[in-house]
Amino acid sequence: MNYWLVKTEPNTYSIEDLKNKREDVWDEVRNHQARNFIEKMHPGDQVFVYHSGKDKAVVGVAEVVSDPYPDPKSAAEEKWLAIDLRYKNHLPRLVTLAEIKIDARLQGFLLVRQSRLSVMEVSHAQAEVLLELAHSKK
DNA sequence: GCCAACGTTGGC
DNA sequence: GCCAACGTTGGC
Repeated sequence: MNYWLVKTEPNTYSIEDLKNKREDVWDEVRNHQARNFIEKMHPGDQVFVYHSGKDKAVVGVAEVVSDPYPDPKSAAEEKWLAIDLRYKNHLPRLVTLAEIKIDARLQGFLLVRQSRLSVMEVSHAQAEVLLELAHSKK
């Protein structure tokens, strides 16, 4: 089982939308590095959901429920990939980008190092820190 | 509203 | 194949 993080702009699509649908396709990712991460996803993998824009925080967790498949919103020859996600839960407390940035244990986190990347892998160590922060009182 | 980072496009 | 111009993302 591996951990990932996906970004979304909540005005366009938020974790509430995913929660209401229960399950949804995560598509329209048009970046090669992000595509390469999607390619490595498997059912059962855990996905942190991050809200960009106003929130700038990790807000919840979803689960991968399909293998990667051709993005239905792209031409077949373009080889973009999509995945199906199922809403799992909101974090007990959201973990802000500001907190992540000042935590020494998260220095190498791609979320900080590559601000424009929309799908990324999260190491088990990083996932542990995120979950610990989410369960701690501020 | 501005700007840094980064990807894409097109002229040469 | 290089690089300037331009567009987009996303933080500040």
